[in-house]
Amino acid sequence: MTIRDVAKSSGVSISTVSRVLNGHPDVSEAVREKVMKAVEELHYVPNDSARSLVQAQTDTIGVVIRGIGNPFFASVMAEIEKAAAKAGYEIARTQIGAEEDELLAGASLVKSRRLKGLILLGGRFDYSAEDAQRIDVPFVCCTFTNSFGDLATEQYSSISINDYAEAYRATQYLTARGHQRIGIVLERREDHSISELRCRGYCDALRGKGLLDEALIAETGSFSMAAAYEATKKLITEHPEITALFVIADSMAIAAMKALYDLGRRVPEDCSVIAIDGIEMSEYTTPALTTLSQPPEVMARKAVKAMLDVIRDPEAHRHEWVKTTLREGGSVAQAR
Amino acid sequence: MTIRDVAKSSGVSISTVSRVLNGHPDVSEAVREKVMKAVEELHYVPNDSARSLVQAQTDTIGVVIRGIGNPFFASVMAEIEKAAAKAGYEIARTQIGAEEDELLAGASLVKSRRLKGLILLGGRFDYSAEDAQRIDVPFVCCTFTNSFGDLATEQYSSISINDYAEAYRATQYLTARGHQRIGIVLERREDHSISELRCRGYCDALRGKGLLDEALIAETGSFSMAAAYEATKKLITEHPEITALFVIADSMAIAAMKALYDLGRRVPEDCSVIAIDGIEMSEYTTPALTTLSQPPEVMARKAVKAMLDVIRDPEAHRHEWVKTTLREGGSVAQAR
DNA sequence: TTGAAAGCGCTAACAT
DNA sequence: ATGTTAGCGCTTTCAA
Repeated sequence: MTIRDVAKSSGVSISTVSRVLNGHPDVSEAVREKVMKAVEELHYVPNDSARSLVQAQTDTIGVVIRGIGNPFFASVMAEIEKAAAKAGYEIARTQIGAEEDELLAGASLVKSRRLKGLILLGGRFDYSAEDAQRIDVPFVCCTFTNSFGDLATEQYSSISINDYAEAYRATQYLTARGHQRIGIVLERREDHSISELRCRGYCDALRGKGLLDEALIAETGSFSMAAAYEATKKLITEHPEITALFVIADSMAIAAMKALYDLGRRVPEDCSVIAIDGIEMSEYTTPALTTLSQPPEVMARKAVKAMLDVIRDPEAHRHEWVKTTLREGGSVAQAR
Repeated sequence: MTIRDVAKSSGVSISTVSRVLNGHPDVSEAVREKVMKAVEELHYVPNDSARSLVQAQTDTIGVVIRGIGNPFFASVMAEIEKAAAKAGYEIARTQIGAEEDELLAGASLVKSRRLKGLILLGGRFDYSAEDAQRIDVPFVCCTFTNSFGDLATEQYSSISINDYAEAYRATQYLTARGHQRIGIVLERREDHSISELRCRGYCDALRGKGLLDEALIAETGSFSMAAAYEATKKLITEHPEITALFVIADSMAIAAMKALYDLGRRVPEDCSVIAIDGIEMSEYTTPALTTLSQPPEVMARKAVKAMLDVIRDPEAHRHEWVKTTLREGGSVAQAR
C-alpha cells in the first residue's frame, strides 16, 4: 500500500496524490476529492521514513526526552509543543531510557528528520567538546547544563535552575528557622550531576555558619523512593538529633517523610523537610511538602525561545538560570 | 555526512561500509578497522529513515505508548523491551499524547518500520472493525480491551485487568467490612472506558446488597489530582454519612485522602479509601493506600508472549485477564 | 572479499 | 492543473 496504489486507484499521477496529501494549493477540487476518497478506502498511511528521507529541510525541532516516565518532563514537553507550534515549527520527539545516550539518540534523530535544532530534555552534565560535535545542529540543554564538562559556552545553550544556589537557598531556609543539625538525602555525593551540585550548595550554606557535619550526608545510591526511605531511616536512627532534612527531590522527600513517620517522628514538629522539584504529588501529602518548585512552562518557553534564536543566529548561544518558586507546604517548622 | 563520505574517506565502496556497519561476516579485518576508524573520525551516524525504508522485513515489534508521563507504562515498557530482546526481537516505540489517535500512530509506525506486529500500551475501548483494519499487522491491546466496540475477538489480542470484576471486588472489600454508605470517585460515568466499567462493578456490588445510591457517584471530569480533590470535598460535604470511598485510580485516591484530611476526617477511622492501580507513590502516603495492584511485569510479559504467538500464527489471537493483587495499606478500617 | 547497481516510498523541480 | 523524473541514504542482490 503505497502512494502508487492510491494514484492508480484514483486515476491520477503520484505527484498529484502527493500534492493532495501535503495540502498544496494547485490541485482541482474534483481531483482532491477523488484522491481523498481513494486514501480513505485503501486506508492509506504515508511512509514517514520515505517522507523524511526526501525532505530537504523542514522547520522541525527535535526533542530527546531522557527518562521514560518522568511527569515533570511530560509537562515541559506539552509546553514545548505549544511554543513551537506558535512559532510555526514542527516537533520531532524521541524518548530514551536513563541509561541510554541522549547525544547518540539526538544525532540519529537529526539525521533522520533533517532537524534545524535539538532540545535535550535531561542529560549528562559532563559533555566533552568532542561529544558535542556529534550533533551538527545547534542544541539546547533543558533542565541541565554542562557543569562538569569542557564544552565552550558558545557551543550550546542551556536553560536550567542553578542547582548550587537553589540548594543553598533551601538549606538557608532551614537555618533561618533555627535548625542546627540538618541532614541531606541525595543520590551519590560525586555523581557529576545534580546530587553533587546540590550537595555543594548545602555544604557551603552550613559551612558558613559552622554547622557542617559530613556525617549527616546520606547517600541513597538511586533516585528510587525505596532507597530514599531506607537511607532516611538509617540517617535518623544514627543521628536522632537531626531536626531538619534537605532532600534533593520531591519524590525522595515523600519517601523520607514516610520514614520519619514510621520512626515515630512527626513532620514538621520533630523534623522539618524541604526539597527541590515541585511535583503535583507533593501538594497532596500530609503535611504538604515545602519545596522549591521548578516551573515547567517557563523552562519550556525559554528553551524554545533559545532554540529559535540560535537557529536564526548560530552565535546566539546563551545560558539561562531559571529561578524556582518557594512553594510552602506544612513540612517545615521553627526549631525548638 | 552519509555512508558515501565514509566510503570515500576509507577508500572502499559503500556496500562494504554497509556490511561493516551491519556486522556482516564477510569483511576482512583490515577493511573493517579502516572503515570503523573513518566512522569514528567523521562522527558518522546512519540515517534511520533510509535504513528502514529499504529494509524488507525486520524482526521488529512496535509499541505505541499513550500518555507521555505515565509511570505505570514506563514500567510495562521496560519489561516489554526485556522480553522482546530475549525472543530476538527489536522494539520500535513511539509515544503519543492522550488526545492523539493510537491507531493512526500505530499504522504510521508499521509502515515506516516494516513491523511484524504492534503492541498498544493504552488506548480506546471502542474500536470499530473498520478502525482495526487500518493496522495491517496483528496487534495486542495492553492494559485495555475492546469492551465498547464491535471488534471481533479474532481481530486482535488483549491483555488487561477485568475492570468490572476488580471494581466489584474493591467494593465488596468495603461492604465486607460493614460499610453501607460507600461513595465512588471516577472521571466520567459514561466514558466508554475504565470509569464506566469500574462504575458498573461498583454499582452491581452494591445493588446486590440493596446499598446502591446513585447520589454517591462523584464525577471529576478529568484524571487530575486537583479534580479528584474537589470532587471528593463536594461529595463528602453533601453526604457526610459516607464511611468509605472507592476511587478508580491511585493518584486520584491520594488527592481524595487529602480532601478528607482537610475536611477533618481521619483515614481510615472516619472514612476508608480503596483504589485500583498500585503505583509506587501510594505506598508512601500516610496511611499507605489499600489498593488492587496491577502487575506491570506480568502484563508486559503476557503482551509480548501474545504478540509472538500471533506473529507465528495469525489465528492465535487471545484475550487474557490479569488478576490484580490486593496490596493492603492502612486506608481501610472496619465500619463502626 | 569486494564493488556496481537496483530500488525502498516519497517530494519537488521541471515539463507540459 | 497535472505528469514525468531525479534523487534522498541505505541494504541487498548479483557479478566479479
